[in-house]
Amino acid sequence: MTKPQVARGQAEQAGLSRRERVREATLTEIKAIARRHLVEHGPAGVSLRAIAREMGMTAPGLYRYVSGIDALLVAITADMFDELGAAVAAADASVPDEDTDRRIRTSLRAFRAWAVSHRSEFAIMFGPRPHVDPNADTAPAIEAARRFAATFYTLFDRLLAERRFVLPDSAHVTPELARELRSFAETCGFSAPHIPVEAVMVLSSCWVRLYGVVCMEVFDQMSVVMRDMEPLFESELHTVLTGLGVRYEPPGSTAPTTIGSSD
Amino acid sequence: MTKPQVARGQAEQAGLSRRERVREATLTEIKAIARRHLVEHGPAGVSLRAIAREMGMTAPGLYRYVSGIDALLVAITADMFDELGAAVAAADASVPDEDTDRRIRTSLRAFRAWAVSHRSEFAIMFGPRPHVDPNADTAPAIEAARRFAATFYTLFDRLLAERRFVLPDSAHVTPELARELRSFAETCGFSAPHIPVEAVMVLSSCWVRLYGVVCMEVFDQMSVVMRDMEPLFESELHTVLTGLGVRYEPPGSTAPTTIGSSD
DNA sequence: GGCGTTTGCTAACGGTGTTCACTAAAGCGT
DNA sequence: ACGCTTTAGTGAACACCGTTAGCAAACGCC
Repeated sequence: MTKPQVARGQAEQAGLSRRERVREATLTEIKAIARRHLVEHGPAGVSLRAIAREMGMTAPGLYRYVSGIDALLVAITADMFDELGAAVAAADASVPDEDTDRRIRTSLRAFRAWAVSHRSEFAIMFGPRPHVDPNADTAPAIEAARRFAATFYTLFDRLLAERRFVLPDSAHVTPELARELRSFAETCGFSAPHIPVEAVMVLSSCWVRLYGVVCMEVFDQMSVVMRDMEPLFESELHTVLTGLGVRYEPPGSTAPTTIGSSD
Repeated sequence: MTKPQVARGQAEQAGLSRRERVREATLTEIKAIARRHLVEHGPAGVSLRAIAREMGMTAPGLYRYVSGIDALLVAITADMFDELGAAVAAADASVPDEDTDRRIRTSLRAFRAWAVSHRSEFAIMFGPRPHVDPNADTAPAIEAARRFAATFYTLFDRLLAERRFVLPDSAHVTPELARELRSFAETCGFSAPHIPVEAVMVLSSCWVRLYGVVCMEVFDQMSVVMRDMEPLFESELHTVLTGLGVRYEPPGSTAPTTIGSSD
């Protein structure tokens, strides 16, 4: 049992022994190369042997760092969720705090922009999970996904607090749906203590629409029939935002929300 | 060059020589086994060697029937689109011709039902296309997909002809969107000669929503947070149909549309 | 019956994930 | 500074995979 957390040579960041630092570094390199192979050759193009080859070592050596190819995929998936979250957060932070509407527009557009410019990554993160054996540890990716989702919960919470839109008639929420929505709200730990199920329904519905367009675009579902999917995304964004009481402005617009133009 | 299309022993279906018949049969068997492996072991579990093993032959022998694993996947994808189309059509045909509303509800629910009970298939059909090399011949699958889509075009066309809903304000259709929508209408060959772009927009929007919910469910996107996705699907279906001027009824309902109950 | 076409096989090449036994080196305590 | 322990990495091996080339047998038509 080694415990070198006090005596160290020079100033090292975050109480890590030299060994731990170089270990961390190679793990980072592994993930970086895996990531590059993912975007260059698709999900099937990520192989331990190819990564090892590129690093100047042999495949079994990688097992000191990763428990297998599946775990590696899970690890980089978690990283990608964090990266997507950071991209959205950066977009959000790039506009003045008080301009809520523009912040929301910018954040949602950042989501799509990241998705279309990181198609392979998006496919792994939001696409089908190929038959995953039950004992696989997907916790890191799920946790990262939860963190990412929280970004949008926060934005939505603000709209809710500002009473931007009227909640739908509760008669439209069947008991079964209410049960699922409550489960949703509880499991993902909404910040608001007692959020009405109608609000969760609105959030779900909006998310379904945006998720739908982006998936259609990234998965190349309409490529035979449509060349550019941005207009359709903008159209969906328009109706979603309008329904949420958020002002819509076309992408290039720099006009602040308070100064109205034509709708 | 053999041309036995006149003289044949007994009554054979559809002018096929014996050789062609047995050939067709083995191809069918190959696809059937591939399909089973797909549902049982996921997309990655489909391998020529395994299929050959199960058929009592060797992998290279399969190359007499299929030009490679990719082509095999494309072939069964085409079959699956036809099968999905047949399932939807069967559901549509199971309700009286004149009850348009119920036919539409039933068809859309059949789509979801098929998707959730054929997750692996759905993932290949509607999920991300992994880096496909340009010279791959995906035409059969695309053609089958087009046939499937036509099913819904027909249903939508009827609603349009019956003027069930008012078209959205054309001011909401940007020129860019209009261009893409026109391309959509032309490429997929709508039956109506000159369909307004606003109608295509409504169709796209509806499809995006339903595609979105079903993808979220089949891709297991919310499984951490929601156990049953049917209520959310029904909720989306409700708002989509209502916006389309189609009466919504909950799944079990056998009441004909003309007799109204509470909304 | 002869003969060309079709079918399927074996062998082989190059690629993959993964396990195991093993060496060499690095780190640490004394 | 030495010795022991922990760790990083290797090589060989196993069991798979897709794909190609060459060859032998079966089939079906004339």
